[in-house]
Amino acid sequence: MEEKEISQAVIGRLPRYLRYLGELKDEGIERVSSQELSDIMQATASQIRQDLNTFGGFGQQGYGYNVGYLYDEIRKILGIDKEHRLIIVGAGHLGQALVNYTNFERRGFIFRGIFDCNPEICGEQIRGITVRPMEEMAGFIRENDIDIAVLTIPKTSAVEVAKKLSDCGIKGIWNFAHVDLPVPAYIQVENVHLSDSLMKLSYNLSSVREESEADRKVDGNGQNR
Amino acid sequence: MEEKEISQAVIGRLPRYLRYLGELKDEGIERVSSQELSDIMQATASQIRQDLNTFGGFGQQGYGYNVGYLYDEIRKILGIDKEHRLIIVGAGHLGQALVNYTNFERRGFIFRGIFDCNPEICGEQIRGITVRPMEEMAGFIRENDIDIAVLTIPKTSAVEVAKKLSDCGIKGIWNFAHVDLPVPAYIQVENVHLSDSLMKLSYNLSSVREESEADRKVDGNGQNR
DNA sequence: AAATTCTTGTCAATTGATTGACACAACCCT
DNA sequence: AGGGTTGTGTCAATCAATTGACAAGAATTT
Repeated sequence: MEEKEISQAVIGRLPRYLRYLGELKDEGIERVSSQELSDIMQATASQIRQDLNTFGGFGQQGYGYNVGYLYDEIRKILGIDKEHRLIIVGAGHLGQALVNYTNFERRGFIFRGIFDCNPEICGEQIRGITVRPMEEMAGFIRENDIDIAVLTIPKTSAVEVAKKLSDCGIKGIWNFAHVDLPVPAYIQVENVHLSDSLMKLSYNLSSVREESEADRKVDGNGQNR
Repeated sequence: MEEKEISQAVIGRLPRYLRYLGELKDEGIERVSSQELSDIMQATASQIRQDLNTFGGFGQQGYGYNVGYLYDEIRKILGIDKEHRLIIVGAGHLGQALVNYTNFERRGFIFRGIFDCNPEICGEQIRGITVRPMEEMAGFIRENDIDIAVLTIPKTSAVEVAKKLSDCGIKGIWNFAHVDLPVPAYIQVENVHLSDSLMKLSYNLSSVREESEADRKVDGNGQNR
């Protein structure tokens, strides 16, 4: 399918390009040059051109990039032009919060089922979706052609559940549990380790340099450096 | 304070080291070599030594690293040996989920206040913490010596609130809103862009190579590559 | 229609991160 | 106490990512 391996660094920037392109589109702007994008996004124009060119020549010399076209192409590259079917495993606070966050659905990530090991909450509805017992999970995944399982369970049971998930043919796991999941390499795992993120913030707080205290200038950019 | 800039790549790995060291500690293991750590963590021994050595010589030749000592030192480096005081801005599902997630408190991140612009839910209690109106936020931050604000509000109001926060002397922002925050460089921002993460997963799903389908071997590692 | 400007795609240079190799210090066993 | 072993700290080499530079194609102006 692919020729050369594309670095995760590039992939990681695509959603951000998509976000800014979406904003330009909403403003009715039809064309944009790498230089203009670079100004609003706080990235080098060279990097933008390099990144986009990894996937093909989307631009045109003397013109730049067509916003709408580029937007659609990046969506295709990311595979979000098609729907994804997800289940939540773990109906705790976080699991419920994710189900209630409608933006995912708008981007084509559809929650189809919710599973929990606590029999007391099984049968309850969250945003119209019934909470089911874990025993029904394997069958549900196969019958409903589920792509992605969202793991919002404590680390203690996460490894065991991940094993179960890989046995019944899940393709990807969005892992909020604070463990590394030992799954076969053909299953994609995307970790969201919230406490790791918070610790990084903590480090950066304590290591604020004097120099930066001195010349207090606006950065204009919010992403990780 | 610091001599040479330490790369975010290194910082990003420290929480993971800490996690594995904590597990070793719980198992009662007192010493570990970079080689042993490398085996369980799926990283090269060289990288582990290089990373740790960035902050000083924690190990000893012929012995390895003392698990407890190294654990404490990494905690100090990350600045999580001291308490941090946080507020949540945005008492929606996600904000509530974070408040209810007790693991943060166990690591020294203490939620002190919750703020929301919706007057209807102001006055309510979430895990013993009263939801207050946004007008009280600036005063509260100063009076309670708040370090970190957690932004769990829609992107539409995030930039405005971030401005407010930087005006009243917040040091760090843990940003769950889907925008880049234009704050002064001396304010640390750590972004958790959930939909970006989900899009990365989507990409990796669609780009699974045939080769990896072929030789289905266990990776043993769950983190991003 | 020619001249000028714009702006990509791409190659080369640089910068940064990871891995490998090894000298030497500390440990452990006899 | 001495010799073999272990395993760090560190330097060098490799590998990867980012930035800079520019030729050439397309658009726009005159």
